[in-house]
Amino acid sequence: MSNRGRKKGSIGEKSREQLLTIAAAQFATNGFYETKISTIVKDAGLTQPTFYLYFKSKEAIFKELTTIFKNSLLNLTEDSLLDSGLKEEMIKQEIQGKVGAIFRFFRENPHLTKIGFFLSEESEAIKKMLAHAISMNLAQEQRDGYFHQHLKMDVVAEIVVGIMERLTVSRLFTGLSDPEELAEEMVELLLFGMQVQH
Amino acid sequence: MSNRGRKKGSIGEKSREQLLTIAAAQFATNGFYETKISTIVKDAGLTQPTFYLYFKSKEAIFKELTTIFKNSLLNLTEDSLLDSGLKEEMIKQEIQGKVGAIFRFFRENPHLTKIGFFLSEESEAIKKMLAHAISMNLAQEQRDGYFHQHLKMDVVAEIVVGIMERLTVSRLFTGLSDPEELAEEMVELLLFGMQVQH
Amino acid sequence: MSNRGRKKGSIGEKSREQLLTIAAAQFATNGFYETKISTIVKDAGLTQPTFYLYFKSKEAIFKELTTIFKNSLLNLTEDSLLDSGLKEEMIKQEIQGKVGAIFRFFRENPHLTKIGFFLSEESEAIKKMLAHAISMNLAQEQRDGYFHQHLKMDVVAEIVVGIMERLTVSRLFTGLSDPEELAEEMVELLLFGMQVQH
Amino acid sequence: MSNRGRKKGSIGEKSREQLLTIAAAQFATNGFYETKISTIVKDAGLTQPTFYLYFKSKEAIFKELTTIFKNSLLNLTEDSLLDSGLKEEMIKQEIQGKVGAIFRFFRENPHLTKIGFFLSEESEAIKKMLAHAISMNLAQEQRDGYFHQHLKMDVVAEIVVGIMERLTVSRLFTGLSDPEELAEEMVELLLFGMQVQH
DNA sequence: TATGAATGAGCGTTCATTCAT
DNA sequence: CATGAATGAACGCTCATTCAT
Repeated sequence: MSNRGRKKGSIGEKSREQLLTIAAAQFATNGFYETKISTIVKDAGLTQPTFYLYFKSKEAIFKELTTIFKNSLLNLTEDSLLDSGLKEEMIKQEIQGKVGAIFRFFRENPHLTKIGFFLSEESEAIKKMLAHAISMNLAQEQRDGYFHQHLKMDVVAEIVVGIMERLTVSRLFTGLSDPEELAEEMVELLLFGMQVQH
Repeated sequence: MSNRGRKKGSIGEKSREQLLTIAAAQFATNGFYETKISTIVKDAGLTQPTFYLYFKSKEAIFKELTTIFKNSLLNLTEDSLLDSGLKEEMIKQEIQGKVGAIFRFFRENPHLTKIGFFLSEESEAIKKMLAHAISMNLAQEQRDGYFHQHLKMDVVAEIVVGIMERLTVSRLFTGLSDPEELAEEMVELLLFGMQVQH
Repeated sequence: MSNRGRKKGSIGEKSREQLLTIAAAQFATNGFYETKISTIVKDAGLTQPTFYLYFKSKEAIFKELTTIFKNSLLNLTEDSLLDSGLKEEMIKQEIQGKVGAIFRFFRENPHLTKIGFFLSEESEAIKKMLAHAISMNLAQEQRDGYFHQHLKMDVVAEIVVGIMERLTVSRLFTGLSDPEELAEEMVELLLFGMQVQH
Repeated sequence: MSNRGRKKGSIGEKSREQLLTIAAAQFATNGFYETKISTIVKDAGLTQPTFYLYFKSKEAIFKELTTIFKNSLLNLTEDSLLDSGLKEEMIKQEIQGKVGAIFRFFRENPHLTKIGFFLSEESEAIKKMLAHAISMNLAQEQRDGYFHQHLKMDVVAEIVVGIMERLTVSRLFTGLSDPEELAEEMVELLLFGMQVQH
């Protein structure tokens, strides 16, 4: 992506990576507008023109970070259809595993997540993308008879995404819960509901 | 809030209200930084110095809008504890009603909602506040035996907020669903879960 | 032209005129690129943002100056067709008068002339425009039998413009000749030629 | 000129020539300021530091191109005094030949001509130089009785230069006329004038 | 003979805010 | 209650030029 033929390990590539990392941190912490190119390069021990050696503009580096996040998330959600014919007890485990993987990715990449999931103008589109992948999965399982027929899986998928984004901010990034806990609590609730059945 | 002795209905008060309304629309549409004082006053048929007659700064008017949203939401969630001793079948109705009321408020105040729930630096605090109110309610009902004992109600409350924010953006503001539908789908899912019980 | 409703004589209009005048001088002296907004406003006793109160950009003020020159020149060349049926001896007087008027305009507006005739990207178009007006005139007189039939008047018109631009720079702006002299020398040569006829 | 001992045909000399040619094209097309060193070297398949191996600065290469033009033009106008004692009919042929040679040179070197005759800060001086050479010639012929005594040959020389520069831009570079046509039209007009003599 | 990497110096432009009236 | 006019303080970006290899 606009690598201009530089090789991995070259000093230029190092500067570029550094700028990306520092920019991610600053964008995540201060937002797009309060992040200044001057601060990014200062943190990298470089000067302003050098920034423009590697990125076309402030918008461009932000967009590149967004794209990195989007692609990583895409990789995580690909090939994730459940096998048909699972035993009922296994469904929870399966779903929980996938949800946990996403939470883990978020915790390991908090800056990218903040950018791609919350700050970018593409955030809505990215969430839509995630919701769509989830929706495909759930619909299959619904056809397989695991889930109630009356549920609208596109809405349920949005609900799932909403839960994940909120828990990520309020419990994951704060360190109050870890990915596995959150996955378990969330899936438990979604599968079996809150209400005691008499 | 900083009304400086102006009377309702006075011409100054009209300008002030106008500025608030126009600013809300612009902030909601373009975000804080892409909203320019120059544009707000132009839309209001006023000049820039006039703006500073009514508001201390750009931050101040934004904060005022945030506060309006927060207080309205606070009013909605006050006095909302469920009565103990409800019949099981009524719980769903009760909760659905409250959730529906919030969705209705969001739909009727989309600009304020965008600002207070999504754009403001206070947004997190406001969601925390809402989650807390919900948590109080749910905990009471849990103590009353309606909900499973193993559920951590603070986490559940965050989940509820997460669902509401996502559905608001993806289905309510887009016109795909109306408040009652959303309330029903969401509460149904939360109370009874997705999985068919054999 | 982007006057924003300011009235003549208002203080804002004064600032605007001042900026135009100073900018014209600087552009004429240093060219477009070596002219700095910072210098223009300093000369006007103003600050940089003020410049943008009156002009959209550096390009815009330059273009405005070009347009002023073009329109003035257009006014000079309008309604300038010679009357048919002039006595032969009068033709020289007539043409000389018109040429002299243009030289006078150039001498009185050296900065604008430098910009519109030499520095602007529109300069070629402006000269074309002038050449066209001249060509129309000469062609008429040719039809009236005053000028040799074999002359291509579009080429002759370009020749006339070339003479004027060069004499303007080398003799008019240097003070070596005055408009009337130049007009006389130029017209004399063009009408009767250099060569002694035996 | 600053050849630093490089031999013709050496690889360095090839790069240098290439840079000169490409720079000439870009300067002629885009002007001095809109021509970027980065673009020149990219077109030459080289890098920026290499440029400074051959030229001290952007100004330096531009000046070198100007000088090349000036010297070529100088060669053209040297030893060009007309012989005294020409037959009247031959004068036109002689002058036309010289003027045609200059037009031919301009057409064959359009980039250099644009630079040296129109873009360079030396352009005025170069035109002055050309005008002077022409003036010398004309004065001699005037003394020989070929031209009217009342003509000021320094002014006439400027007129000749003005005609040439305008026709070069408007008719030669556009392909509307060729050097011989232009020379003929121009000299015919200058020698015999426009007006029909009754 | 060449380049990968970097920078000094500067410029146009924007915008929230204020002063004087 | 309102405005015409102005500005302080930045910020993104560009480009010719150079250092080290």
